[in-house]
Amino acid sequence: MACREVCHARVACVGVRLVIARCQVDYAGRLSAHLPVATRLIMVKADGSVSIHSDDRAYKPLNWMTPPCTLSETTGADGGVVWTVSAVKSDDTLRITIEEVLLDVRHDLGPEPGLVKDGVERRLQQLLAEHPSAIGAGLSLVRREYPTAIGPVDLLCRDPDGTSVAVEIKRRGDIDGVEQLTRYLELLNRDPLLAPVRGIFAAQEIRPQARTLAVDRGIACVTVDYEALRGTDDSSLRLF
Amino acid sequence: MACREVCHARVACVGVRLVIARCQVDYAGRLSAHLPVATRLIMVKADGSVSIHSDDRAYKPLNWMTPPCTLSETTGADGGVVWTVSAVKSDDTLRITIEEVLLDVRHDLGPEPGLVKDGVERRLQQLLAEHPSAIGAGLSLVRREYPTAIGPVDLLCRDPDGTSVAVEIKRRGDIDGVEQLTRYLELLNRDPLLAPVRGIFAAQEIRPQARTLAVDRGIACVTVDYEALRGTDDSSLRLF
DNA sequence: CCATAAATGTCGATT
DNA sequence: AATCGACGTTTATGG
Repeated sequence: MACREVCHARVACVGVRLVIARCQVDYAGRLSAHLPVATRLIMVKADGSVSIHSDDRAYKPLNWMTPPCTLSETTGADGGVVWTVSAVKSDDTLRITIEEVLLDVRHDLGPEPGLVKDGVERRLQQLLAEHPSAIGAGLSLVRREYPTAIGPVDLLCRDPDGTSVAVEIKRRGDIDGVEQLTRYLELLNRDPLLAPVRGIFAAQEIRPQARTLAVDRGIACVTVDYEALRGTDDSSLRLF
Repeated sequence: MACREVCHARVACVGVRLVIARCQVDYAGRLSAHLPVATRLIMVKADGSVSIHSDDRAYKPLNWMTPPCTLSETTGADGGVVWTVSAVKSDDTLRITIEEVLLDVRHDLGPEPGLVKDGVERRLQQLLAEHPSAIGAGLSLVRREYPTAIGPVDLLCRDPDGTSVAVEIKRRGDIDGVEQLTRYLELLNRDPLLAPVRGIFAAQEIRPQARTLAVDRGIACVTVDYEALRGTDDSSLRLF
């Protein structure tokens, strides 16, 4: 009589586990996806996430499961191993059928001190809020993140005439940003206490089509030199 | 006299190379980012891409470089090793200063047969094209993917009065989708044979801000139950 | 925890 | 090369 014993094991992982194996993968959830048998890298992280990599898609895996999720390993009598990764909050499942394991290593990475970033949009907005004249001569800040029904405007300013100016700030100025500012302007101009409100689209780099659209809508474009602005900020700290 | 010989090596990689090392990482490009010394996983793929992983953050690396890029290894006289990854099309650079290597393995994964996907939005459009009454009572389909100068409208329908209805279908209804439908409506309403055309924004889930904008523009919102619709579809296949 | 906007978004198709 | 839209987007942030 053939033995049909099946072993279930809930797998907990410390650090990173790296498995290179010939495997087949099936995902069912927000979409259905299937990977035929081939040799791939399977990465299991301490947060429980699982990702299956080929050797060519930059950092993006072929399939994955984001945390929180659980990984259980099922071994059939024929020695076939199936990993089933299940999302905790939905019924998404990732099934990895392993034919042959070529590498299986674990390593504890210890604590991650964390990533430090500089040059993101938030910082640009902060710098421009402190130096609104870098956007336009004589501009003064009324309020940062000025609220509207469809979200906050990055900066609301006033020019020397007392006219209201709405400023949308992007790292990269794309058409989307112009559309966004257009929506804000339409709403703000309904407010008789503010109207008329003109718009300025400020970005480190403005795409040609975005500039064309902005100009067509009477929105001014300003390209901002982040490094110079940061320099201006630094110089304001100098003693002279 | 101290030896200051420096060795440069252009590193080519077949398959995947996995290195676990105590390292420091600095990225300079579209932004600046810095990672203090800690133990991390460095993955180098055959396409030249490099990614640095901690043991959380799902599949997204802390730092990375997308192909095309080149990796060169510099060894100083003190034994310190620095990997410099440079983008080919820009001056983005990733510098990995390696203090200690805990693992260094390579493995050729061979060819990837490729991923097969079956998406939800496509299927949702197909189901709604077959059952337009799920969008609105008495609605009938004129054409799926109705062409305009700026791309096809998901569905063009007619209501019982004979009025044209443009339908934009999304899995998640966001402001972008409302903008998209607005552009289509503006174009369609220029066609005297179709005008007036009203719009319906149909999605599995519609974000509050998107709903606000849609209503403000006279666009109706319909949330669609994908599972129920799939059930409806199944029942249409039954023999009775 | 939900909602929203940014992201070194990535990725693919199309112009 | 630039643009546009989708993504199983993921991630961070504010209410």
